[in-house]
Order: sequence, then C-alpha cells, then structure tokens
Amino acid sequence: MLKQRKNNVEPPPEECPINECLSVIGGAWTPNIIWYLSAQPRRFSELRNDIHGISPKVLTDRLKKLESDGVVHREVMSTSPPSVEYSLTELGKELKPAIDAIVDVGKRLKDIKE
Amino acid sequence: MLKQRKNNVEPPPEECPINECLSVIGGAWTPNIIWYLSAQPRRFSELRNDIHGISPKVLTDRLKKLESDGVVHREVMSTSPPSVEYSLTELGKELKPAIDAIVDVGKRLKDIKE
DNA sequence: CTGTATCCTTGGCGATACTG
DNA sequence: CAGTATCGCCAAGGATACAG
Repeated sequence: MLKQRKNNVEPPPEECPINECLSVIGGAWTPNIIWYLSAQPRRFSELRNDIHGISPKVLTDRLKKLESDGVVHREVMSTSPPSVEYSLTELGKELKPAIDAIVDVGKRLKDIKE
Repeated sequence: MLKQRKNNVEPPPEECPINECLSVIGGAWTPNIIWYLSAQPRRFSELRNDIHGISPKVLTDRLKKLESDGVVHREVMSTSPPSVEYSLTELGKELKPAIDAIVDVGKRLKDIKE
C-alpha cells in the first residue's frame, strides 16, 4: 500500500498522520499478526498455524518489517530445537486501541454485508 | 492492498474481522478522503485541492469504491457550472472512531520517528 | 467543473524448494 | 524449528491527455 509520494511529488502539507499508522498495520496479514501477538507472545510456527494460509516468506517479511518499525520484539531462545519468540513492544501495544476500533467497525461492516 | 485470497486460497477460519474494515479504509489516499469528508461535505475539486498530489483518476476511483461500499454519498447539484457534493453516509460516520484511533497512534508514531 | 481513457511501473504477495 | 532463495503474477497507483 501507500505508493503515493513515490517520485518528486510534494507531500501534502497538513494532513492527518494516519498514513504513518497504516504503513505499519496496513499490509495484508499484518493486522492478524499483531492481533495474535497482542494476546500473548508467540513463536514462528505458532503464528504460522494461527494465521492459516500465510507463507513463511511473507511471515518473515512482515515480522522483519514490524521489528524494524519497533512494534515487535524478536527473541531467540537458546534451546534445542531452537525457538524464537515474538512479542509486542511497548510501542506495539499502543496500536491496540486502533486495532480494537478497527475490529469494532469491521464486525459491523461484516454484519451488514451478510 | 489485500491481495490475499486471490486464487483458490481458503480464507482463514477464525480471524479478527479487521480486513473488512481495512478493505474500506485501507487504500492509499482513502483515509484522507474520509478524514476530510468527516469534517464537512465537499466537492470534487475541493477534495482535489485538499489532498495535494492525488490524481483525478485515483480520486474518482476511491470515491466510486467508497460509494459502492455505502460509506460515501454522491449528490449532483444541478447548477451551472455543475458541481457534485460528496458526504459521509451514516455508515460512513461509523468509521470515525476507528479513523480517530488510527490518527491518534499515527501522531505518536510520527513523533517518535522525528 | 467533473470526471474518462490510456498506458505504464512497481512492489506486495503467492508458490515452491531449499538450508542451518 | 525457523527461516532463506527464486521466480513470477497482477492489481493498485502514477502520469498525462482528453471529454461532456
């Protein structure tokens, strides 16, 4: 998403800072990842099972992006077999209200469509 | 956004209904359009000026999509020169809390980045 | 003023196979 | 278990010109 402002297009001067947030939570699958992590820390394969249909490539892509955005923390557990635990950072937890609000209207939109 | 479930991929069985909402507000520019319309009804060219950098094609695309989603109302004013007024429907106004929540964290993310 | 019509580019995502 | 490596598709957007 957000291909706008690609070239030398001047950014809008005074707009709502909504895109900063959507660039974080906007990708396909991304909301689901945050959703599951908000409940509890989870390992890679747990997320893979939780989020039915996501490919490992996309999952790592999203997790790396979220980590670089500072909303997800990645911790390697030195066990055998190795496992990696993902969790939301404090910053990531601040996304919760927005996610909840979106879920809220999402439910209503879904009800209306059916 | 949301290219997932393109082919014969089975949709996730039990997920948060967030995508129903993001498919409405998720496109580039879309949040801004809703943002400006939530303040007051606006005409095509007003939106074009408000949202600096959007092309007329994309603006009409988004408005048509939003209209078909039932969140935006389009009314042709029989004046000379002709003008068209866009406004949020009741359903569209229900998106406001979600937008506000997103704006809220958007501000914080922006502050942190700077 | 309010859009349409074209053409083109891009990057997000899917699928699959492979690795430490 | 937790990823990486490739390859390729294709719809969302950008640029620009034109139309009612």
